[in-house]
Amino acid sequence: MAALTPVQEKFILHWGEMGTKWGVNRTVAQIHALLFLWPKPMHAEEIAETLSVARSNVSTSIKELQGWGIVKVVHVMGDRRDHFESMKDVWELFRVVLDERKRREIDPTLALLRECVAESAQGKAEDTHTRERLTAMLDFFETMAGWYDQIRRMPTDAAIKFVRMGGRIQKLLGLAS
Amino acid sequence: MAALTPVQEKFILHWGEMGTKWGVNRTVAQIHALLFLWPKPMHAEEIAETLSVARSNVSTSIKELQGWGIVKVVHVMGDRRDHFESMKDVWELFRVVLDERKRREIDPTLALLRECVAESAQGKAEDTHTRERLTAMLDFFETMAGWYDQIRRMPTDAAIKFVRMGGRIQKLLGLAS
DNA sequence: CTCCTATTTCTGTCTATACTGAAATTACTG
DNA sequence: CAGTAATTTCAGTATAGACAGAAATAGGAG
Repeated sequence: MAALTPVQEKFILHWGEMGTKWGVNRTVAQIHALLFLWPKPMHAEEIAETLSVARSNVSTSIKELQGWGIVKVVHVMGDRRDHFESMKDVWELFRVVLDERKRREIDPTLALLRECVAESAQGKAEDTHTRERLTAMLDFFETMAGWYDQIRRMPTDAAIKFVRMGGRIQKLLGLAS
Repeated sequence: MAALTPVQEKFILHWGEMGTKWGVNRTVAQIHALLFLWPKPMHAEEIAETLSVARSNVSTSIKELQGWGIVKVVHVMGDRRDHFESMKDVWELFRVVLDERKRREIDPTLALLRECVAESAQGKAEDTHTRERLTAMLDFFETMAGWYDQIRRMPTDAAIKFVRMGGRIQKLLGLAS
């Protein structure tokens, strides 16, 4: 039941590998790839069979994907089982993932860097070098975070236009070196 | 020998955790953090002692960091041992890492998506839905890769100005929704 | 050429995480 | 309010990756 075409399998396996390289569990990434490709919502049993993983593993992974906000439960009339579907819009998908990674990883790093710089400043003149380094790092993260927040606020279509325009903006603004 | 200040330790430990969340070995990330903070090049023995890891582990991790292109060997007069130092400029650092991740992960994904879309097209009208999804994904990756390549070509200071300008560009270009 | 130091490679061990299957829970249906 | 289907939790197992220590290699210096 629900056998994969060679192309589907190829993509799902690759997506799983990509996941591991970016700190995402392989099965989680595979399930996401499957739901992304699949034309209609799937229930847990179906996912488990299609990917040959344990039913319980699917349960855990789905929760993870829901935690990231990229998979939602839907219900099918006359079927008591939960069905799951992935967010369809690729741009929206990556935006959600980036938001979440910023919230979970970048924001705490910013907080820590601020603490470190502050504590380092109290330590008198000792360790000026460390303070300089941490300040440079903090400055980088603050700039990038601020930039992302601004892009983030754009409606999707504006963001897409913005990206498609790419480096041409450079010339427009006379930023060339 | 070479004891860490509390601030240094805090940053190094955090950087290690960050590494794991982004698919980088904890020790590799810690060594990088150490070299980033340290005012002068360190030899392997010194690194091993400071972080309390095995000498061999340092050797492997340093090779990894060299593979990423963010750590270089330098030599100190009258000392036969290799000394290592991290790239200093934070902007340059992230640029190098992004370049490498693009080369290792994004470009192969692009290639695979192109293959999948092509193969899927041969399969006649069957599986139109999968083809649509893969095409949307490919389009996203191509757009982002193209965008990155353009930013990538800017000299660092232009890129920084560009990022610092951030969303204001939106208004300048009248992209507001 | 030999000794010595530095570095890398290799193999086995350990640990964190992923995963499974069973049991427990939840929530529907007749 | 049983009885059943679906889902989650849990506890044990398996596995991949990280790591240490030993052995091998490389590469001077005398």
